[in-house]
Amino acid sequence: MRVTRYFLPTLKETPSEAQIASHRLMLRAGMVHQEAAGIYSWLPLGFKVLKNIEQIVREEQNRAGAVEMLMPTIQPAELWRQSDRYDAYGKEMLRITDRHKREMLYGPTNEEMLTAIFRNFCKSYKELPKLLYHIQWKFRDEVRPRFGVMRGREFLMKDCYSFDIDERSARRSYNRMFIAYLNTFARMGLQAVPMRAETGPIGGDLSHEFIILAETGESAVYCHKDLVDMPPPGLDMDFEGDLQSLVDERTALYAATEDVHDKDAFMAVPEDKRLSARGIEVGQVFYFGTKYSEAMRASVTHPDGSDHPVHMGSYGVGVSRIAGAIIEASHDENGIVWPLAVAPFKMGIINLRQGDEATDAACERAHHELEAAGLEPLYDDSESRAGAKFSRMDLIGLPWQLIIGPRGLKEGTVELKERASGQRQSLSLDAGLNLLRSKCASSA
RNA sequence: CGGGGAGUAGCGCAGCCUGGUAGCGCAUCUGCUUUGGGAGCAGAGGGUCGCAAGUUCGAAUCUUGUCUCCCCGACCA
Repeated sequence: MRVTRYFLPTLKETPSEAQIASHRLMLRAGMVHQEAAGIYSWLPLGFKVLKNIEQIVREEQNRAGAVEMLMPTIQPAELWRQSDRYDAYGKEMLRITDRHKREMLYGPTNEEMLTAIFRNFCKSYKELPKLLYHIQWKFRDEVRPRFGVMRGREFLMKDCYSFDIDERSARRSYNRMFIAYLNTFARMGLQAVPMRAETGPIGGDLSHEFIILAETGESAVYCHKDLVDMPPPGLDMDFEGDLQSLVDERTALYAATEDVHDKDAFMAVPEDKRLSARGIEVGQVFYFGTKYSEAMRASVTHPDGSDHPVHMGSYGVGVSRIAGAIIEASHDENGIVWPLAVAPFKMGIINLRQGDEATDAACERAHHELEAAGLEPLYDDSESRAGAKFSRMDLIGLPWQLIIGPRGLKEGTVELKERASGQRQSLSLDAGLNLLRSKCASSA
């Protein structure tokens, strides 16, 4: 992609409304544009990141055995009356009346809707277990949206719902999601720590939040340091097998969010292992039993002929929020530092002297060959000065920069810069292209 | 929802107290010179000062109302 063809409205100065790093950088890098408090347009660069995150989430959901579908953003109020949450949800629910004066709402979550779908089609224990998810925009009319996309009112969320015959089976579904989440966040370059969490308005008795440690995190968290370094379970996991021991490993050590923090238990952690920090929640898993299935009469017939409400859980990942969370966890004074897996482009090509015949030719070749290799370079072919190009490329945080100018070409070299470390090396164009091909080839 | 702050050019801001035909930096456009970390010079375009009433000969400026945005807290993916 050529910069001159792309839409990349970067800003030199930070709009005054942005306070935290991720919000400032997303605005400056031309990723998003605010339309109203907590509501954003995703400009091309931000949209690419969002899609990359979404795709990783999707792949790991599928790997864990969940099945994708899509439910609407607008829901009828009637559904929510059945679970008794229509009034309970309060002003955070955006209520809408259609032309026939029917009460509707912009969905803040989908427990009711999917429970209703399930009960409509599934009547027997033979249909169980089921794991269904979708990735859809939600709306919660927060009193005070802030931190850019990290706490927006409209947000993209993956929500998965499990249906099982009993609690024992439901816990297996819970474990699947638990493990899938660790892999999901690891693939995005995030170290997410599962922490015991309050179950909130959804109810239930078993819940973990997946937390990214960051100074600007919205809540205080407390955990055993060893959890932070624990490697992800790995993509070759057998999700049909018993995952309990893996989950136990990750839940044995102390880890809790503010709301459920137990000071005594925390003090029992050896002092040099106590970590008290701030965190950003990027996912949460719940088991809530028969809360909705009972209220909404979603039952299945068991082998003995009796009917019982299904046991359910729900599992959310804040897809749009993660874009901000990754930046919080990965930036420096010059801008964003994208992990390769979610980067909007894996590399940038900087033409230091637009109009110089040899430089243009080398850039064109690099652009063409990298595109042919399926690596999606962003080629800065603009007329900007070198300094402006460097700054902009650093700002948008592409993992690699291939820097090509007349000075180097005279010596037969180009420069390859790694954004994260800042390390540069001079090498021939061919060597540079080969190195990029090997570094970026597999994004999985 | 309690407390605070702000709306003036695409972005960042000054002007407001003490009313008199709107300004600075960046960005944009033109030309020339530059060209390896956000260039220099010269010129140009762009704003019914959030909106609505009111006071006044005259309102960005004073008064009232209203909308929006931001910050702290409470609440939340």
